[in-house]
Amino acid sequence: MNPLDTLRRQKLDTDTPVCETCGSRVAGLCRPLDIAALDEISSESDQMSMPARATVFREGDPAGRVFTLIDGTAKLTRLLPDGKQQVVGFRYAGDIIGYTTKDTYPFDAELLTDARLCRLDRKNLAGLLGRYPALEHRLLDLCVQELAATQEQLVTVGRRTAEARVAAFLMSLVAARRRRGAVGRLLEMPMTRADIADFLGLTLETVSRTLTSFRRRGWIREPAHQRVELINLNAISSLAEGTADDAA
Amino acid sequence: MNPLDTLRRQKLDTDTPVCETCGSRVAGLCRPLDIAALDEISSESDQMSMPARATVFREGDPAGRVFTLIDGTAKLTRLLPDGKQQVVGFRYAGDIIGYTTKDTYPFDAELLTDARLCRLDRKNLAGLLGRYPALEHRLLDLCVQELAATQEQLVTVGRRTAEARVAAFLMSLVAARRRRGAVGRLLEMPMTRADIADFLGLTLETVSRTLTSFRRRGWIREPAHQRVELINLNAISSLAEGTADDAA
DNA sequence: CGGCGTTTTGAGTGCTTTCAAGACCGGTGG
DNA sequence: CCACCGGTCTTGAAAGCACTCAAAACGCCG
Repeated sequence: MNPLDTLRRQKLDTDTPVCETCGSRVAGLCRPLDIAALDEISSESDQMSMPARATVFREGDPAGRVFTLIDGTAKLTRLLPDGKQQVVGFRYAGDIIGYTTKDTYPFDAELLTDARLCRLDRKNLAGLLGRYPALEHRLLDLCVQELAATQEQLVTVGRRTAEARVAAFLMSLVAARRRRGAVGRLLEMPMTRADIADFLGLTLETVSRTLTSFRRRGWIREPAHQRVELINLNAISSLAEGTADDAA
Repeated sequence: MNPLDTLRRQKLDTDTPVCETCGSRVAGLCRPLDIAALDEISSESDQMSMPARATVFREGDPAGRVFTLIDGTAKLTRLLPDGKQQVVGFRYAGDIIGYTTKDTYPFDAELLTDARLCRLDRKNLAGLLGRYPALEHRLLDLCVQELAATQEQLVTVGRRTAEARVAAFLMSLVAARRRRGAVGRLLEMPMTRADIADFLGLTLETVSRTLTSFRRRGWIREPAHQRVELINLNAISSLAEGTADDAA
């Protein structure tokens, strides 16, 4: 992780006022707001807890609310007519879920773990957007980032082998964890093989076989349920990049 | 096409002032601007022509400019280390190309046809964004749309058979042409089999075979180079949706 | 301990790719 | 006018990678 980022994060934590709804970590929507705005957003939003497997909202529901994931992991999915599902992304603590300019949500959001969410009504958000232009800029920035990530995923799904896709997925877990400020090789992985498969455009059997193969090569370990340790990060990384060096 | 849309379009064409750089059609960035803003944007932007196969910008180039495609078609691609390319999208007349909140462009933009572009310096855009908040909202809206389209593409590439992907691509051509206000079954298709393949995560041979197969079934015709006529739109549509009814 | 969901593993199939060659088309120059 | 050329498209045959179907192992929880 870029040391500058760590510094900036710490600076934020001490200098910036705290969104009372979201709790101590200033993330999600609140990041660019000043004290007045935070007061306002705190009074208009509220916190909720939901259990694993709960559905936050469904594709097609009226998009009346925006959520910030305070804690936990969610998957975003689109359903196909034939019953298959495509996972379009995973969301982690600090991420915003369900913001759209349309009238309805474009995908399902389902929790993979118990989670806490910060909930804000769309009309309140609209008011805030009018009063705090920085917020709109923040949303645009997030949207651009999300677009880049989805395009990246498109490349992964469209042009890479099963092994490269799974490797890329593991690297994306590392990246997501870094964004949350943690480092190290031991990762939470709350998604099932089926979830991963639906994300990567593979079958769950292929994902299982590939992870087993990584394990046999000594690249990863799974010390507990829903935990992975990346032992040979180089090998995984170069496989993900397409630089198939078979790095020892 | 929704008749309401047509109405709204016509209303726009008569009521809205014209961006002098972009020409008579009010599209791209200019749509939400008032007369003062249009004056400003006209004086700060300029029009350029480029031939087919020209590169507008490359992935990694400093993102110093934003373009509106006045005329013509472009493809946006990301290059993989192994030399393969993934087409992340096509852009048509009226679309914006190259807007990002990052410092560098996230993909290559290459013209498929001779084209005219409206060019605007990023710093000028930043100024406009400050003065005209509606513009930022417009950009956000475009970004959300683009994100939805990319997720749609992810579903197509990740979970569908070759035939369904090609069918979905043909339907996307129809949709794109509708956005530009035209209707009918005869479409421009300026992309090569290889371009289509790189968009759909297939090989050019598979795309060719699939189109040939559609032709033999009487679903499409190709009356001229880079033109397709969709004869059995129902069949193509339901194949694209996954509703494989084999509709006669 | 039994039950259920998840994961692993195996065997066989099939869709798409790969490799290869020929056809087609438009443009160019003799 | 026509032959040639390069690029694009089509078609064929064979191979491969991931899928499908199937069953057993595992691990969690009541």
